[in-house]
Amino acid sequence: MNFHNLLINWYLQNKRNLPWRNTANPYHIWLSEIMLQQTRVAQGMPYFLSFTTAFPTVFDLAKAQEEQVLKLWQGLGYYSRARNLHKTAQYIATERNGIFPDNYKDLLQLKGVGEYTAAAIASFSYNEVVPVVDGNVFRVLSRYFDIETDIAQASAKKEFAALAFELMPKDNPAIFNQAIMEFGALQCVPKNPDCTICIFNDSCAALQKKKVNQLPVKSKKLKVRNRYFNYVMLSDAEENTLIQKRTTKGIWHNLYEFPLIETLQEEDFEFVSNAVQQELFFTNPIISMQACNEKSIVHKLSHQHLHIKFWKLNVKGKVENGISKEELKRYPFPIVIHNFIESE
DNA sequence: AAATCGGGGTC
DNA sequence: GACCCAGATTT
Repeated sequence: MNFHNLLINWYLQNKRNLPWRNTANPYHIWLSEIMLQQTRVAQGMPYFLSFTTAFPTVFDLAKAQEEQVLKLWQGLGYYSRARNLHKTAQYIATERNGIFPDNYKDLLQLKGVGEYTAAAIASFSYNEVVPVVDGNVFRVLSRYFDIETDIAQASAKKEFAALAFELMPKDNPAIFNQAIMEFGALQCVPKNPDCTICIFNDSCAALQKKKVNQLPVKSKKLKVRNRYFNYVMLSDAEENTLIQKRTTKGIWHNLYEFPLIETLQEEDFEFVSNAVQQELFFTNPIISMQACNEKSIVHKLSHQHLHIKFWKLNVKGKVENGISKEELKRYPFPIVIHNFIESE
């Protein structure tokens, strides 16, 4: 049997039952694909369900406030996806009468939709013959054909797309795209795949050459930067506190946080206490300050390690523009701050 | 081409 | 600790 027939037969016997696989609705397909970018199926699943419940159609999503969208996205990461999702929903709803583009080229114009996502929607919703190239596809094809191309290079995507296109059955691109990704996710996994039970174990080039664990080749190694955050949680007699929206470029754009003192290294009570008075300009007189966590919480992002301390600042009077503990729960926060609030 | 953007799972 | 996940966008 040829490659695609073997692969598709395997898929039909091993596929997971995922909610976005029981539909060709481009709204649902689009939503799932944005959520699954660099995100595991298990992590994205509850978010897909809550979004489709909260926003049954693209019009419902378009009507929502960005803050509500970010709140539902809270914890999923890469928040530009949520902001782009919302903008694109508004564009589809108002400029296109709710109708999604129906081909790869036009889908590619949407904010947040790149080559992978355009191919996924075009094939799953409209049966366009266009291959998806994601991390799974790189891995499966680089191993099966023993391709040592560095997948971090921009040109690699074209090379693998051309190969995948040749392998696709032109009368059913959707199932092939689903199958190759599922095969990568379940069988041809990154580390120590069980090749003894693989349907391709008599034809996989990497297996024959004992190179399975060396492929795919990926060069980039990212540098991690350390940052030191001191979050100051104001609290008046009624336990009202103050939060602000992050409008700076960089991480967590448009999410909320407590007033922040960022330092070049981990600082002690004395330093932070002085910085609070000199930098934050709170109008209420300070009664006391204490550290909420003795040791910094190390929150690891892909390219930053955040060393976070929370400081509680009790003040006299009533905090202007303060919000209650109940109101706090309605705002979108980075998950590390959300977890802190929940633990208080 | 390289850096940036999250959070969590796995070995 | 290193690497990866149904990648896209900015620099």
